[in-house]
Amino acid sequence: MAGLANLHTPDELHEAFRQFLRQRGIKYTGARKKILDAVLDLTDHFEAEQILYLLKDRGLNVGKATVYRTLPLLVDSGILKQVRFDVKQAHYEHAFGEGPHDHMVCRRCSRIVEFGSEEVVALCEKIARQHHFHVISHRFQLTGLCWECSTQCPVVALPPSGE
Amino acid sequence: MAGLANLHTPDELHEAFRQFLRQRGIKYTGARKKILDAVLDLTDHFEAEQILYLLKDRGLNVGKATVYRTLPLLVDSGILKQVRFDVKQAHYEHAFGEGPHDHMVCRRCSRIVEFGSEEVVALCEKIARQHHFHVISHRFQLTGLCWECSTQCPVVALPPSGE
DNA sequence: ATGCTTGCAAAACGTTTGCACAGGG
DNA sequence: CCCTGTGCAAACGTTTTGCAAGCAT
Repeated sequence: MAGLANLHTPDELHEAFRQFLRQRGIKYTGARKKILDAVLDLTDHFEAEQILYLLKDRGLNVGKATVYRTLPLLVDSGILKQVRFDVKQAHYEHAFGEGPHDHMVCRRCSRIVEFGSEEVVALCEKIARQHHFHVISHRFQLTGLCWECSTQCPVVALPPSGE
Repeated sequence: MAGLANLHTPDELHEAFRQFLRQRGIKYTGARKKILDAVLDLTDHFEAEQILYLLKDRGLNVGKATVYRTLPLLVDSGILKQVRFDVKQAHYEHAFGEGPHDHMVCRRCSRIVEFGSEEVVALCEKIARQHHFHVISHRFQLTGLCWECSTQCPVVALPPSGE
């Protein structure tokens, strides 16, 4: 489920995925291999369609539905993490290697800055304790202006929504 | 834009909305009045369709498009706040009265527990300072098991994403 | 050989847009 | 009265599902 922090190579991750599927009685098929390969070659935050494009570029014929059906498996296996920004489509990022982190999204240039979450995790635990809640995961996102954009013009001209 | 913390009654909020619209050169129409009335009668976290249902129940004929076109106005006016959980559709909550807060979502029973965000805001500022980021808003959400559900069975049986 | 898995197409879903008509300032 | 706002329906983009055929175990 988790604990892929020490696995880095494609081979190790394919093997981990295969074992995850097997212990669930799910097959490690060609399409799923191709999708995992594509996913490992993508960086940062990508969406389902980018996987499709990459597969098409490689001349691999994998259906859109198969990609959408495989993504939850990759998330459950601990290889991917679903990240939701304030848009309708889901984004994903690698969940192996690198510790957990959170995101700041620049409202003007859409740049995404990542930052470590030790303090965030500590706060999660403190709050959870106060409310008798058992935390499984957290999501912490800052929206604002990145350094460059706020230097250019610190006035927040864009309204929160619309227009 | 903001500063509706002291307004509570429907009349005050209608007046605030009317002024907000006027200073933008937008009309305070019958449909928008009905939508605001419906929105004020809803509690907690609701989605666009719930507003439509409520209006239909009241025998008011307001189009879906009008509701979707009015929601951003209500958000910009500071009456509503858009809240995004890990689902595709947007949710909204009252933004007047009550200070800012964040949410814990129970993975098993979907209950939403709110908690104050003073510490979260402080952490936002600290992190923003470290990364030279100008924060406009934050979003902090905990996913896990609420007190009742974790009492029943603390084992996290449900996978992060379905089946 | 069996039945999970696939690709395709079509449906579903929340949201947006185009349009002719209605209604507010 | 003019121009914005409205309701309807159709379009939209993402995700899901039904199905016959394919393929891993």
